[in-house]
Amino acid sequence: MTTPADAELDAPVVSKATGRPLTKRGEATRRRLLEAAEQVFAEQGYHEASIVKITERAGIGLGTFYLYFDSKQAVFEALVIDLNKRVRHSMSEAMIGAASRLEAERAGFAGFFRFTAAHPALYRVVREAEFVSPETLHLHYTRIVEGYEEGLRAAQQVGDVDRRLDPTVTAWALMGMGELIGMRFLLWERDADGVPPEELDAHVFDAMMRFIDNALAPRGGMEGPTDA
Amino acid sequence: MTTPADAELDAPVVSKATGRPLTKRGEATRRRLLEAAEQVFAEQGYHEASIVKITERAGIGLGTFYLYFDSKQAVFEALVIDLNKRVRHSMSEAMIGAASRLEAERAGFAGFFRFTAAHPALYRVVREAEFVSPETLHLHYTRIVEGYEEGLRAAQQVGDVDRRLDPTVTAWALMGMGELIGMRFLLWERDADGVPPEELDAHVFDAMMRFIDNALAPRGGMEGPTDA
Amino acid sequence: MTTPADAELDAPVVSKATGRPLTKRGEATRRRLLEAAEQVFAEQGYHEASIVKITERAGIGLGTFYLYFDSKQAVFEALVIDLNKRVRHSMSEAMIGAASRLEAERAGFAGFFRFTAAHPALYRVVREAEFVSPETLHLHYTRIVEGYEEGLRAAQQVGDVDRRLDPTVTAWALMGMGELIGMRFLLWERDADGVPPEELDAHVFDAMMRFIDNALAPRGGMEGPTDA
Amino acid sequence: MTTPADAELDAPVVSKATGRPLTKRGEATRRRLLEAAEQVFAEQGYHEASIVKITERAGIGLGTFYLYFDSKQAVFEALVIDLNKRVRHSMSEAMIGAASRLEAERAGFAGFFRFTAAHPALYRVVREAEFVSPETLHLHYTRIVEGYEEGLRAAQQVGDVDRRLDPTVTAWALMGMGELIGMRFLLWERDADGVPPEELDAHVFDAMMRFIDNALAPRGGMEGPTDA
DNA sequence: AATGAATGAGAATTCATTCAT
DNA sequence: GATGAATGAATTCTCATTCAT
Repeated sequence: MTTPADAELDAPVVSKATGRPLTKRGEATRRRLLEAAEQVFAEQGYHEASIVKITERAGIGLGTFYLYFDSKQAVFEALVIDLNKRVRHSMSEAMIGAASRLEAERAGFAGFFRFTAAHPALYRVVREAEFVSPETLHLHYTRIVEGYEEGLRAAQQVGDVDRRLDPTVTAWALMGMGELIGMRFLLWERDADGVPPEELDAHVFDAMMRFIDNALAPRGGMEGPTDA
Repeated sequence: MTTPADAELDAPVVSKATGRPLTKRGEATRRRLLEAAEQVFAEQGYHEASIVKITERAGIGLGTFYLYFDSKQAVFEALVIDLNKRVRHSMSEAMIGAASRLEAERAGFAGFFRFTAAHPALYRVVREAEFVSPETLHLHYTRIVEGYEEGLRAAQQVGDVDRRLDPTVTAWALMGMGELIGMRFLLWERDADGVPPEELDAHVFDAMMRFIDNALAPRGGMEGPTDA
Repeated sequence: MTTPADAELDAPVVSKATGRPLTKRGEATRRRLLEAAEQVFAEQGYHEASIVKITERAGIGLGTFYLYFDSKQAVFEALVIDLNKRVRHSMSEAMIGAASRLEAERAGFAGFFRFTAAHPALYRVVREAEFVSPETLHLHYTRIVEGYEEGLRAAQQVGDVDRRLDPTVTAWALMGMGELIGMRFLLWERDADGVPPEELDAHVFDAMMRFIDNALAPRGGMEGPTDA
Repeated sequence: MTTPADAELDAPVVSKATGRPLTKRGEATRRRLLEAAEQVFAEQGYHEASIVKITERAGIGLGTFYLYFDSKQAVFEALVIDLNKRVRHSMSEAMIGAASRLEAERAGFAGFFRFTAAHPALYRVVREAEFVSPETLHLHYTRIVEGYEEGLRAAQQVGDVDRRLDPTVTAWALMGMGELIGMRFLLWERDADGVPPEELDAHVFDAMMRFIDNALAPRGGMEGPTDA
């Protein structure tokens, strides 16, 4: 799972008012706003959130917000982009040093769930993008899927993954599984005291992995030469 | 896939103003409102939609709305419940007369996608429930999953499905797959002229089915006694 | 001075929400808003005025405003149109029964000044239209000028007004005179106690009329057959 | 038409920060700001204009603005004063070497229109002063009128202008005419392609001049002793 | 002298909901 | 049962002005 070039993403953020670079102080303010937005969106959702709530949380004047973002939707999008980077980072971190490609997929998934478990509300933010900024969600999913696909294709090459599977469709399928399992067993799960779990229940994780193993593993004998 | 008892769901709707039953005329008005809500929510999403838009579309006075629903959120929930029934109906219809349990799963999925393809925007409405009325979405998913689980369990009994799989986790995984595949290849897909597809691309459907078959099919010999 | 057909102007005002006619209650509310707007715009000017100030003055809920007008600019325009009707009415009233055309012009002017004197602040509203809604001001002036022109032309026919004058240019010139004289000697004038005059100072009016008489009166002998 | 003493106007501008004179560099900055303000106010009007737009246009830091002007209104006033000087200059230039006083009036008017035609938007700025800074507009008009009055009085002395006319009222009347003719035939006029005229249409100018000639010219015989 | 980040009062506008008819 | 006029809390966004650097 390789992350695509994020060249343009990492371009230095520029000031809306003046020409460009954004001073050190500006940089800090922007980050505080983004962090406040992260919390507020996560806690209250996009529509319940408001610019005032965000700036108050950031301990910053209301007007200042508009020095760094064009609109509520704009911060939201910036936030999703930011989360996307972090999720993918969490995933690739987890995959480092995996023995086999299959092993790597497994680790990648674990990374994904680890992130979701650590920031359950955040992950809700990402899904809300479907209704706030579909293009941004598209981007988010696409970037993750690209990494998956590549990994799957490589694993198929070396015979670690059933060659008859379509890497793209499979990647989306895996993604969907991860999302719903995460929603059901992380976001919705509460123990007797109403406390949410800190990580995905081991049994659930194993069960899911068995499912995935089944799905991806090369089917005995009949393949290899079979499919193009 | 059996639908659970919808007893309370099918109780006769009662008038908010007077005592109970809701006259024939009232029944009609309510239905028109629900249909209008369906269209408006589908086209504009929950937050863009407004009560006036709904009553206008229904050709009904604004105030009348509150004779049938307590709030905007209330119609939304009623709508989701309604859709839930229809999706499940579409699925069980499709499964009637399936030769094997595996065959039935396949058919059920096809039914699900058929519905999503036929009402892509509607299906978006369902997902939006996550942010408007989480409990309702919970209900929606749970009901569908229950059907799945039951089917999976039965198939495991007769050896049609790998006995080592956890039926609940598997059901949620399948559901997630269906959702994301639907989103990606039905909602987002456009041909050269920007026209959305009328049904899921056959290749994609087959690819997904191969994935599912792999995942569910009993693994040669080693199971049976193994698990449980 | 004939007023042009105001047919479309007097069409019944329609409700923005529902189809059309505007109920009796609605009609009353709209009128109260327009009157409040008149006062507020007159006292504070367009930019100092605010919708809240207007609705408060009207003793009406803020939201109600938007049931009758699309925006602040919209009331302003409606108000100018309204004032236009009233000024022209004041002018034509004054002209009724004038002996000669020249006499009529004189009376028309008197009517104009009478209105301006009675509503000095209002007349400021009209001029502010130049910066708020130029097209509306255009309309306002054009309608008044049309009346003038017609009168001048008729007076030229019967030899009451110098035939060499261009009626259009003359009408605009007269209008400009009236405006600035009104501004200087009605709006700006204050007595020792800072009280504005209730009507145009007689001397000023006479002086202006002598100027106008000079300008319009047929020049001895050399004309008549000369022109046209 | 003599310009009144502009003594206080031409006093050296002083720095707000330090003691007084304003360095050469400061002088330049101030001038750039004033020029930028001229453009921005002319293009967008007072309320649409903003300090940032002005400083950007001037290529100067936002904060710097307040080193030279106390407020938005202050620049506006400074600008109107500046324009006043230029208009009067344009007028007196035009009048140099006029044969008779009547001839001079004509030339003065031509100068006024020449200026308005050359800077139509600017002239709109002057009129907007009525709503932004009435006293400044008062000053502007008064200064121009003073010049007129003086000229008229002198012309009356030598019998070039009807002695029965009140010079003050006449001066305001002429001013009003000029304004509205300018607005109508310079600011509003567009040719087929929407291009505004570069100067007042000759026919319109002549028509207006005939009107003025009529108004000012001594009435045969009956005057002189008549009035006063 | 110059700068631009920060501020917050204030403005327009929307819309779910109520209630008198 | 049906209606639609009225409401005001709440939201987003603008911009003149200040002040630390």
